[in-house]
Amino acid sequence: MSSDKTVRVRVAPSPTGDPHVGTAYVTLFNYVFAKQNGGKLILRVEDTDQNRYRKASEERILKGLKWLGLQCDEGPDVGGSYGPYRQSERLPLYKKYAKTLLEKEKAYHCFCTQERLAEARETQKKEGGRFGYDRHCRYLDKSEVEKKLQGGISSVIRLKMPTEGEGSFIDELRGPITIDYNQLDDQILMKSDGFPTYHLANVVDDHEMKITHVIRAEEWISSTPKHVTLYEAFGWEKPQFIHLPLLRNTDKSKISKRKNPVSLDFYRRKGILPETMINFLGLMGWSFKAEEREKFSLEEMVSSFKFSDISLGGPVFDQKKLSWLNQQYIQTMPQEKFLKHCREEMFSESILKSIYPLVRERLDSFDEFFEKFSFFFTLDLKYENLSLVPKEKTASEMKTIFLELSLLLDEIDIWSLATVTQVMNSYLKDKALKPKEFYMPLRLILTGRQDSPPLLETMEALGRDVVRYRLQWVCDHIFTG
RNA sequence: GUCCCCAUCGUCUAGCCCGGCCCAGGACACCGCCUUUUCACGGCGGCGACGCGGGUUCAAAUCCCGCUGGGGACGCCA
Repeated sequence: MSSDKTVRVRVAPSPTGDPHVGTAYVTLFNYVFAKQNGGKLILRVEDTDQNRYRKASEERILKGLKWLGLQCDEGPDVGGSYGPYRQSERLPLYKKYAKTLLEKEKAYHCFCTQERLAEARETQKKEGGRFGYDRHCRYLDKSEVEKKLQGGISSVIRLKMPTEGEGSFIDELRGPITIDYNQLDDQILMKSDGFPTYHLANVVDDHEMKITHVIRAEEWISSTPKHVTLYEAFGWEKPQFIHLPLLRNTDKSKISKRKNPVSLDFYRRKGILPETMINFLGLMGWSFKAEEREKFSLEEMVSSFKFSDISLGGPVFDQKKLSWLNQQYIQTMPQEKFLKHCREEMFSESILKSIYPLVRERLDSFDEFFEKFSFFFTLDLKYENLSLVPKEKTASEMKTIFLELSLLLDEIDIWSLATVTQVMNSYLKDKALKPKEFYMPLRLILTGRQDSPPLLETMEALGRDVVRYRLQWVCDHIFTG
């Protein structure tokens, strides 16, 4: 790859939930490539979806990447000369460029309602063939468009894609990729709420931030021709495109929280060391060929990394191998580091403080501490002698209940006693569940015992990841059949 | 459904670009043995893959084509 200009790469997470292992994975490869080339890694927050936006998410993502040692050179927390680094703070820029496209007649206003589009999609689905916008508004005449705009009819701005021929680009790992334009529809660039879509914001920002290499996940391949069309519409130089394979669940589907823990917070709580996680992610699709070993550091990866050494099959994220690798790191941990980890991660101030009010009233002496409260520290509980299914319910009913609950808890933005309580109460009311057949099983699931501190406070202290993990585990292993 | 991407042990992968050194190497998991007062670690061994079919070639895991399989995309999500 030519190096006539400074390498600038970026990672662009969307603050909609957990700090995701997939984000860490893509960040790792961006980081390694940047470091190796004396380039810069930019972190850009893609918060253009008002519905999915979660306030607490950005901070958790930043914290997660920092935990892994993937420090960015520019970003919302560290600043930089190409800011702001949150797309929600760059709205005027997107408006300006959308206007440019309108003026160049590369884009147009579309007044179609979401209902009409949904109907059209439905029809297309029945008839088979491709799904896509029928370009109804593309051929509206100017006076009509003007009239509708004056009338304040809600509209979006769409990109005029070529209607025939094919679009292609070079993927640095796969070679040329060509897609027929009849497969691509006129992408929405500006939504009716005035926010840009990914496609516009992404291209504008990559250009403005002088990004040289777009290193992102494979799921973006099919929309890359749209991005290329945008670059060309603006007359901008295109970056190089590199699409990384997608991390997979055991069943080979794209990794997802329903089938696999994906939160960095979860793995941290589980006691996976950051260097283990980095090493493990580095093993996904890449291998350390300099020497024949699987254990290597971030620095070692930086020094011998080559994109051409990436294999393109989608790697399954295997918990067992992760654990084994972690063991390798623990075995060789210097005493100092070991103690530090116990102090700061296992018995951290924050965990101890959160359980203090719950345990202090229930302790005759400190030697009972682990016997009574181990569930605050262990991840996997034993349910052998507990009956989790009350008499009046079946296992599959319980499964439905707790899966639904898990989903609701997942929606909580800021995890606190108040928010958890609110979700729990409204769910109980919604489903008209008797507290007896709901709270006791939940208590058993979350603590592994019948005597525990108050449930809601316990949930708050356990944290979202642990609660969700236990619910999921029980649904998968006990509420079966 | 349409398009795109991918294809070596159950899993992560080496080998593939530049065909022969590969009846395919390593690691996880699993099984057995050894070590050991226990458990773990460790050591040794076992199980286990080039998806299928056609070409090209003296020779194919490696190159070409087709099929099959898996995945992704097709949103006023990213």
